[in-house]
Amino acid sequence: MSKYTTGEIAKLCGVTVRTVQYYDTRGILVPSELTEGGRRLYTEDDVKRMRIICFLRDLGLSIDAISQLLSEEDPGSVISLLLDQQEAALKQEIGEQEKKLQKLSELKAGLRSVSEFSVESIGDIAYIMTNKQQLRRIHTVILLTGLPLTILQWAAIILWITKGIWWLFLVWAVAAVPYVIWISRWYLRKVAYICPRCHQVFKPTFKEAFWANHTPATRKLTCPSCGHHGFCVEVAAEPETKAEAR
Amino acid sequence: MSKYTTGEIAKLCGVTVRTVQYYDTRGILVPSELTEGGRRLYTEDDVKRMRIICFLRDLGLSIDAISQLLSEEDPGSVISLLLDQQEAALKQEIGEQEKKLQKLSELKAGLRSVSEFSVESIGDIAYIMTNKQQLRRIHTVILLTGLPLTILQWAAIILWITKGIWWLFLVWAVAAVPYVIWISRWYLRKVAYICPRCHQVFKPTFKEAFWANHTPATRKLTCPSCGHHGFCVEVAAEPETKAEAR
DNA sequence: TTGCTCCTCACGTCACGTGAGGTGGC
DNA sequence: TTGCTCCTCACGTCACGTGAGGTGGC
Repeated sequence: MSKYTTGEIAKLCGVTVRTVQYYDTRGILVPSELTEGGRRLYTEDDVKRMRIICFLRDLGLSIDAISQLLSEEDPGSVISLLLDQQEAALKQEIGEQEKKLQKLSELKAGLRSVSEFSVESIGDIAYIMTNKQQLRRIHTVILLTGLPLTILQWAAIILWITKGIWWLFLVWAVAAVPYVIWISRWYLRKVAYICPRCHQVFKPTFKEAFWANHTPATRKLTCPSCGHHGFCVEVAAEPETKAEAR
Repeated sequence: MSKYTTGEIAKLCGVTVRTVQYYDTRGILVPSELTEGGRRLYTEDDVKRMRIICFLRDLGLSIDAISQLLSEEDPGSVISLLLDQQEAALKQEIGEQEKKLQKLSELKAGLRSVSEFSVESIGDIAYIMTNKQQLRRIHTVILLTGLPLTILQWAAIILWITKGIWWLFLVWAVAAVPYVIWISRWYLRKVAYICPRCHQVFKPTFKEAFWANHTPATRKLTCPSCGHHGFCVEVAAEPETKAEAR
């Protein structure tokens, strides 16, 4: 029966000599013989064992897990458990990687809309990203509370045109004005803005914000910290802490 | 302007004190002040920087990459490159993880069809898995070379039934016998079998294999190494090496 | 004064890679 | 004898975790 040296078994299994030596010290593949000069000699069975080790390793199993499996007196009882665990672990890792990918592309998209880049812009985008959920909730509230009035508006307009009933439109107008003021107050208390120059998060006065030019995601304001005037990205305001409320 | 201690900035950014200290030694977030007693003090700007560092870290960027980005005099020119690199790296990693998952479930499927499990069974399954491609190629050849004869067979049968032309069937029979013998010889030279008891890969004699009971993936043979008689899984044979050919 | 926080070493993690300096075996 | 392979330390990797032993600051 032919014997293999460290280098030979390494080449046969596609690993380095160092790996073979390491598996010896880890007790996972101990050579069945040593020469007088202290060189490791491996048998055909050792090669098979090495192939199994490499296969399991390539599945992502740790040396400890493989070692445990190989030294088990009844490996059949643990193998399924081990593989199921590894499968779950891999799936979780993939999930995390995909979350990172998602965040990465959000960041890239955010960076494309930044005119003059600085490291702080990353902070702004990160803040906007983590904040997105809350902001969406606020927008949903606006939409839902506005819905009855919008329906009333269209009903009133249609009735006025088709049947000449004009007083319903008056009712709508009378109801709409206080609603808009009330919802705007609520809305502007719930949101804040990021200054693109000094990256400060600030809350404008109601009057300034109410009349300011705006887009769905930004509003043209003056930053109270640095005095910069321009479009600022909207974010959900931090909930008032007890300390601030006092 | 208020200052933060190590523990405070750690809590604000959701990391451990150790992490803050580590980022100091790595030069990535150096405290802007030290007390006389040697305690680190961080400013509001340091907190922002820390948040940016944590955000980039959570994208999977290394401390070195973050450090390079933050110390760049023109970070805008490298950020896209860095993010693209990271995106590519993540995608590759995900691909590798999914390959592992694939192999894992193949292994699990293989194990389910093994009656008495031993560690060597893993070796057999690994061998079958890596071998699958070659075996498929061999099967494809069988199918393709067999196709003309199969078509001829059905044509002959149909002509015999519908038009009473029987001699075409005779032609088919005369052609089929040598073909089957030839293709069987070729096939059995191309494949080998794994003994489920001693896990040896062996080639049976043509005569034994030709008349043996078989399924699409196995054949009932006697192992020349251990004498075990039973169904053995079919694999593609190793191509004959020059040494063996001599 | 008493807790609590923070400080600096310094070792450990995981599966090897990478020399250094020496030696076996054809 | 000359290459080549193999041997054993022993440090390095990466981003911290985890004590140990000591001290600052309220």
